[in-house]
Amino acid sequence: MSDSIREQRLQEIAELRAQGVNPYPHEFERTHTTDKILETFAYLQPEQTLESETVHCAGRVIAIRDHGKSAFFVISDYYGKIQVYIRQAGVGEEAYSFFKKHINVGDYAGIVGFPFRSKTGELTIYTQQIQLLTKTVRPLPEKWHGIKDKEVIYRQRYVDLIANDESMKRFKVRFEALKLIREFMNNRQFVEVETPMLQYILGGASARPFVTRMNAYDIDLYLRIAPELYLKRLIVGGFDRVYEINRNFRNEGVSYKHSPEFTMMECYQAYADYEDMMELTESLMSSVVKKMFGTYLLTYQGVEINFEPPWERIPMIDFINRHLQMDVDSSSDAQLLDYLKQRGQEPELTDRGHLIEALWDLVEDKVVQPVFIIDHPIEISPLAKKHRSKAGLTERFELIIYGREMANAFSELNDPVDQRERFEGQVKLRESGDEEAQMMDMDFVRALEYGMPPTGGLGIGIDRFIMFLSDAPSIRDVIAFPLVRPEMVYQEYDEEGEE
RNA sequence: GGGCCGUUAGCUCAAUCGGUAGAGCAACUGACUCUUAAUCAGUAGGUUACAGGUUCGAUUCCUGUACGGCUCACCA
Repeated sequence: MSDSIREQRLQEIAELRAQGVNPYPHEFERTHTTDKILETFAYLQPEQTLESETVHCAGRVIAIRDHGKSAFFVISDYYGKIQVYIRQAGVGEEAYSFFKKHINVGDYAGIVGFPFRSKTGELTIYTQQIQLLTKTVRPLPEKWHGIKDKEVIYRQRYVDLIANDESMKRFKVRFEALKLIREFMNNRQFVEVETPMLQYILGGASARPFVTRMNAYDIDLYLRIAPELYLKRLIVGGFDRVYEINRNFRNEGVSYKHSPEFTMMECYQAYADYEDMMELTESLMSSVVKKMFGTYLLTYQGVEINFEPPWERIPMIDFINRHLQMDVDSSSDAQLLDYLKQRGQEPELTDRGHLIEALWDLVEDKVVQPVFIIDHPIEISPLAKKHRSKAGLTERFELIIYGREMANAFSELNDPVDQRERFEGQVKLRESGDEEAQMMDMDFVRALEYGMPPTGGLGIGIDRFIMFLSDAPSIRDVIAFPLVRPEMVYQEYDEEGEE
C-alpha cells in the first residue's frame, strides 16, 4: 500500500495505548527553548559538562543518529534546534529501548537533562528523562532536499513550513514586518480601525467583485474590493488619523503578483495632502527595511533596491515624455491614439486620461528603484482631488518599485458636488459596458455633504512589499494559505469512513 | 479564458531508439556508547496523475480529463 508507513504508525499508536502509554500526552513543562539553551550555555568548552543545571526542552525530532547503546538526535522548535545525546547508561534500559522503538523522526519529544559540549564542539543536552509528546502518523519529507513540489508547498503549507527553512523564514519576515508597520502607524497617532468586508455598493477601486448571498435580508452582497469609502466616512465622523490592515477581494486573473484575496493597508490623515502621504510612505517603508536588515539596501531577485529616502518624484506625463521621447502636452488626442496603435495598443476608452494611462503602461517597467509617479489624469482618478495648479490632472501618486505598483494615494476629493459628478461619469462608463467602472454611492456623497476636512489617503499593497522583504518571486510565497483549486480529499475521507 | 511545459516509491530524482521501472533519504530487521546528510549488512515499498487509443509489447507515441508551473489578456 502507498500508505504503508502511515499504517505502521497507526498500528504502533494502538499498541502504545494497549501498553498504557499515551501517544498524545496533555502537557510538558518546558524551562528552556532551544535558542535560550544555546545562549545560556554558550561558554561551555568541548567535553565540558554541567550536571548541576537541569533543562526541560521540547520539540520535533528532525534527525536521529543511532550508535547502538547511545544515539544523537536533533530537536527543533520555533526558535531553532539543538542536539540531544541519549545513552542507555543515562536513562536506563527500559527508557532507552522505548526511545529506539517508538521515537521516530517527525515525533515530538520532551527531554529533561543537562548541557554539555561534545568532542566535536556542539552544545548538546545529555538526556536524563525522555517523553514522547506527540506521535506523528505521516512521514516527513526528506531532510536534505526538503519539499519542492509547488502543489504540496501551497496546498499543505504546514508541510512546507516543517520541511523548508526558507519558507518558515519568509513567514517570520512577513509577520515581523506587519508588527513593525503597526508600530510605525501607532507611533504617528493613527488608530487601527475595521470597516465592512461585506458591502452592497462597491467602491474605492476598479475591479470585478466576488458576489455572495445574505439570507436574512435576502440580498446579494459583494466582498469588498477596497475599504476606502468607509475609512473616509470615519474621517467625516471626526477621526483624525485611521488605518486598516486587512484583506481585499478581487475576482480577477491570478498571477505571480495578483492573488484573489490580498492584504492592503489603507490610511487617511486629516489636514494632509498627497505630499504628506509621500513622506509617510517613504518613511514607513524605508524604516521597516532598515529595522529588519540594518540597511536601506535589499536584493530582490538579484537586483539591488535602495529604499533610502527621499525617493524620486516625477509627474506621469514627464516620465512618459522621458522614456518615449515625445511631448504629451503638445500632442493631440488623435496623435496619442496613433502612437498607441503603432505600438499595437488598442485602448477601449479614448478620452485623454485613458490615452495617457495606456502610454504609461508602456513605460511602467522602466522603473526599478522606488519612484513616486505623480499627478494622474482626472479620468482615471475618480476619488482624487483636482490638482491645485494643473488642469486635467489630480493630486495623486503611485509608488512604483521594480515595475510594480506598490502604493496608490491622493489628496482626497472632499467636494461633494465634484464627487457626485465623478460618480456620474463612472456610472455612464459602467452603463456603456465598462465592468470595472465604479458605482454611484449616494451615501458617500451624503457623508461628504456633512463635511470632510482636507485629507490625505494612501493604500499600500502589503503582500507585494513583503515579496521585496523576503525576496519572494511569487505573491503566493508570502501568503500562508493561497487560494488553490479544491482537492479531492473527501474521497479519501469516504474510503476511511467505510473501514 | 488563450498558449507552452510538467505529474514515476512517503520525499528528492533516474530509466538509451517503444522491450522485466531503479537509486539516495525515510520505513523495517540486525551491528555499533561523542555523531553532524553518522557508518555498515539486509528487507520491504509502484494501477509510472486519471481515462481511452496505437502496438506483439507503452513511464516512453497519440487523444481527452484533473491538478500544478510559466506566460499573454484583465487587474493592484
